[in-house]
Amino acid sequence: MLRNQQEELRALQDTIYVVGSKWRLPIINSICNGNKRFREIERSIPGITTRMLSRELKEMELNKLVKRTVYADSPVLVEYTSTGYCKSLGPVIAAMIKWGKQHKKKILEKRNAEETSE
Amino acid sequence: MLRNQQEELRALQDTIYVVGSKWRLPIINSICNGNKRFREIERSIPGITTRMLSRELKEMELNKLVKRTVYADSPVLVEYTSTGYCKSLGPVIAAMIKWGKQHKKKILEKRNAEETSE
DNA sequence: CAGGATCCTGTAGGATACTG
DNA sequence: CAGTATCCTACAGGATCCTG
Repeated sequence: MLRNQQEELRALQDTIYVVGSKWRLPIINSICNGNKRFREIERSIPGITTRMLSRELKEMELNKLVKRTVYADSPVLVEYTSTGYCKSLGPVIAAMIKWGKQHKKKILEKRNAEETSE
Repeated sequence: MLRNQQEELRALQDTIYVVGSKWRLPIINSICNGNKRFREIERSIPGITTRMLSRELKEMELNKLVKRTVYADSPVLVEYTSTGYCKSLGPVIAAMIKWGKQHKKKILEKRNAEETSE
């Protein structure tokens, strides 16, 4: 019973360890949405810098979260595609998007309530 | 269409903003599991320091993620309980626990495969 | 286009000790 | 028990410029 909770806690922390950076999940989401090129991914995530995107992609490639393919024509073409492993994070992302939307609604309602009461 | 993706990205980032720290989700999970007292929560999350737990709980109280109740007998008794808002993160946590378990299995399989091939 | 190289800063988070 | 107070630092992440 408690055994089980400890196990769940560790599973939770493992996941946090893998996806717990500011940009990791947004990048995965972007690639899962079909963005493939570096600049394309970059533009799809306002605020990210080339440095962070580069770093994240490199680490994600090592961890088999994305596949990097180079088509050595010139100009050089590079494509990042999601692996099955990456796609398996879909439910996590979906849950977070859903919560984020609810959250926003809640914030807006609260703001309205405050305005009308003042 | 793209409009929609931008909206989902923002929802995702909002959620990350709220739960994206090393301890936030483990704490929520602990409280949702019924832990109420400070030391109880602390003990349920190996590695966390009193300082971090204290800071997180304080901020979570401000954000209405937990309710803090003081029973002013002596010795003083304090209880933290989850709000509905807090509980609404259940699906996010569940998805992450599930992924973490799969992830562990994957790591173990990989390790075994490497051992047998060497 | 796809990044690498540098420089810089805040702050998340750790360690330790103390209090009512 | 339920925290607060200090001190400390590694590193995530930003800004900017550069290259093949």
